[in-house]
Amino acid sequence: MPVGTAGTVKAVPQDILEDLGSEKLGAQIILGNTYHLYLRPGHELVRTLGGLHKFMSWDRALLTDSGGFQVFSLSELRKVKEEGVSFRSHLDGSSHLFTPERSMEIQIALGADIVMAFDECTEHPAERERARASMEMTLRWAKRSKDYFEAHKHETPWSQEAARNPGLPNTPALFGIVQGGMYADLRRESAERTVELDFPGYAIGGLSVGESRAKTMEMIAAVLEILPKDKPRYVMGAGYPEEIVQYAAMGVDMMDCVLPTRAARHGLLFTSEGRINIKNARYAQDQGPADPKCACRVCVRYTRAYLRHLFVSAEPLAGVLNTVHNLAFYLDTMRSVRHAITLGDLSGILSGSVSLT
RNA sequence: GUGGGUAUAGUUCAGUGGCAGAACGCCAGACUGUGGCUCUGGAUGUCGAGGGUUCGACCCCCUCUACCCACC
Repeated sequence: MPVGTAGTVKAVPQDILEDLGSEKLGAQIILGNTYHLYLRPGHELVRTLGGLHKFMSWDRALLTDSGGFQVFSLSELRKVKEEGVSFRSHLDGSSHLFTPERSMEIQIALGADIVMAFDECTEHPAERERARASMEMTLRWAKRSKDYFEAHKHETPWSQEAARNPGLPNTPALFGIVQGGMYADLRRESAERTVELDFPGYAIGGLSVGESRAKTMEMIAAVLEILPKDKPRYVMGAGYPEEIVQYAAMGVDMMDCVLPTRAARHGLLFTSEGRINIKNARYAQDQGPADPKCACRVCVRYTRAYLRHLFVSAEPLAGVLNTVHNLAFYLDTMRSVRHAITLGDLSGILSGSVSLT
């Protein structure tokens, strides 16, 4: 899932998102962000304008993050209490309070298809007791999120219209989030107790926050033993191309990451030959495509030399083309994974003997 | 022609009689539920040329050269 924090997957127009990758299937779902859209332009304004889908002209699926991660990443500006999180806006310093109820209200107003429970992303490293306390609060917040959500889930900007079509859902889905720091038993307990609350999908949060890759895998494996296989299982914030393939092979269904988009704007391209830094002088006269095995709209049309020139010149098109390629590479990677799953054999992709594109 | 000024990193410029500096550029690296085209690191010098003073000169003195400004 490409990340589109502020109502846009940075640098990429929606019509290109819909037509991305070698088979032109495009992105099926993107993320939006509660914290950012609440601060600007404001969730009530978005509701007034018909909801986030209509506002940004995106009629495929939308998932909104609950604001829990921003509470973590903007830590200098926040204060966590049982009721919720008070924080100061990074835009103008104004004071705000996020509670599970408030997060649900905002996500419903935005009109997301998948709403995330309001959680606390435990910092790393965290002592065991700290991780447990944080996990317990996330569980209490999950219950409050669900209670508010169930009472208000028909209040999205699109619920009324959707109700006229019996073939489609007329409410969003609320996903619970597993926490527990880097302690496998806490993770398992968090998963069990989150499943008891009965959500239609489950996320594993608080990973890729500085721990080793082996530790990340250990936590995911522990949690996947508990989470029901017939519900979507979502690892939040992952990852590098090799990572998401591994997680998918372990049984993870959904992932999101800013890496393909942010790294693209910083000149880093993901290719079948590994990562390349397009600003490197060695590409100044390179007439080949960013990735010789990629059939995306950027690779069929532009040379590395041109992409480097655009980047070095700080042309806005550099960020656009780099992002389009990186997202196409990620989507093609996952397309290969789905294809391999259909064939019943992921070993080729995992061993690297089959091209990820 | 006369008077004044300038000359230091690729560029624009600081600088002090005692280890040669900044910014930008250049070269690389980083980026994991996105505040921030961001962050981190590295390389680079006949201090215009020649002579003098001094223990020691990029710095003070003299000459030359180049460029800039004003005036004729």
